[in-house]
Amino acid sequence: MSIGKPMSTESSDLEGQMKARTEAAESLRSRGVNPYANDFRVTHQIAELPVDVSVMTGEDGLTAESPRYAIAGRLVQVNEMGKARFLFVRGDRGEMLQLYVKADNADAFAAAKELGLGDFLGAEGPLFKTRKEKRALKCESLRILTKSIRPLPGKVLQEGSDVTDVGLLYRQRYLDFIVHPDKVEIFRKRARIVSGIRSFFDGLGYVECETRMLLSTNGGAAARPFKTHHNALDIDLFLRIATELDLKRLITGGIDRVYEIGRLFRNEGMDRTHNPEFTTIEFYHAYATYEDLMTLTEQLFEKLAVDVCGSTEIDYQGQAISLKAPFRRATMQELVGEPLTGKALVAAFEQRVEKTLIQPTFVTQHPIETSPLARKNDKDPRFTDRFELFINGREYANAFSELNDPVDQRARFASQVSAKAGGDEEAMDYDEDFCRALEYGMPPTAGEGIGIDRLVMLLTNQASIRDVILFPQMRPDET
RNA sequence: GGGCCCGUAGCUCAGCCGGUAGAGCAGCGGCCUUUUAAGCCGUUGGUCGUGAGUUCAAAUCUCACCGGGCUCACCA
Repeated sequence: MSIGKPMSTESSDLEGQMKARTEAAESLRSRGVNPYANDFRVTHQIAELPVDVSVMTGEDGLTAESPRYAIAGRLVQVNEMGKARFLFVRGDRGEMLQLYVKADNADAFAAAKELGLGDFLGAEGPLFKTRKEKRALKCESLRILTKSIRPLPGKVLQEGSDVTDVGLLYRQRYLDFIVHPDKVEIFRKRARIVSGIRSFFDGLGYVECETRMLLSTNGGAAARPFKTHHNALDIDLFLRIATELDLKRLITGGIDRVYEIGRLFRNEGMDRTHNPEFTTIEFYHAYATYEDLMTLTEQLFEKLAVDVCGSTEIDYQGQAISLKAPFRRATMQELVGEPLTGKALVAAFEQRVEKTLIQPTFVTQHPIETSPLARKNDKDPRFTDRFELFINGREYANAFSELNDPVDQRARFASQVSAKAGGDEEAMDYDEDFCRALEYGMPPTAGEGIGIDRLVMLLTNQASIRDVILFPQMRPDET
């Protein structure tokens, strides 16, 4: 654990508030109350408590037989009433419980008076219905569980005083979650999406594999890598920009269906849809073609949309998107509408067509010049058996029938190397071992990569990749 | 990298045709034994992102820089 900044670097108001809270903690300690106790046992999470107020009695109706509940959570609001007070406690999913404490219970009331907003507390007692027909837990006991030394920004519950400093919220995600408990739901959905993907492929007999992140050659995609250094071997290494080549080594080794869900690192620009580290799934299927993968992709997207959104018909930032299969399929040349080839075709596609592909569209038959790992089309060797899936003008998946001809692969690598020598910083290195693997023979295979962060954005209706990555890359905080 | 916008109290903001700072909430001190994300009274807290310039005087005008956002470009 690192050493915190001394409080003297804070402004005087914050420093004053923190000093008061620190002294409050010390005061508790001096009276034998541990402000960081961990011996309180909850019987219920707040989300598990009964919610039907109509069957609850008023406070006067409570008896010794009324069920008791022991709950814990963070104090976010206090309504003081003189000799009584209501404490609003928030649980794991942002759900709230009101606690009612009266001066009659001297111990609990004294404990309540010493609590500050942001403190964690534990309380025990029965539920009742207030005069305003609201659920409340009458505290028979109440104690602090954790003292919060640093004040929460503003008043968590007050409308119109929302924290809007997005830099602060991304750097201090915990604070974001405290202030915006609904944002946690995005990440719960993300977890469902990832486990949904995993179960989809597991169910089809794929083997989940974990390949290297540190590599001595850069390849598998067109991107600039992060470099690092291994001291014991005294060699420079790259962080992987793709999982492709290692997964195809596994196909060569005889694992006919493999996938990897994992982090990739690309040393490039950042914007609404790019973060230097991001998550993909790549999967490889022996004896399949890129056309098989289009069908598979449709099934996956449909399943995830239904699981997470409840329907294949979703809204993304005001745009209605239908993830109902089948998706449109068209060759890049058809979409461009001109008999272009090579990089000119790709340039025309990116310039004129890409942004217009709102509904899911498989764009097939990419030129060989931009597809160094894809299999040539049998009828027209200027193109590859490849597709990219576009939705809302963005790329979601990239797939192809894999190039498994070692002679062809060597020629493609050689072309990449000369491109790199000519200044293309995103060109791949010549991966000799990968060529060797192909020389032993890799079965005919199709493979695909899907950007999971963008998929999560789509299915959770988030505009920025930073809203689906827990700790997005930020310039270091200098404060 | 280009364009536009923003940076004032812990948080959200006002003040910006120049005269060295305000509000709400939070905090602190009081009052109130069923409140609604309470109410009432009082109160602490800011070298106004940093630096330079113009001026008798700068939060306010000018320039540079730093940080952030949006947008365009680049980018598989």
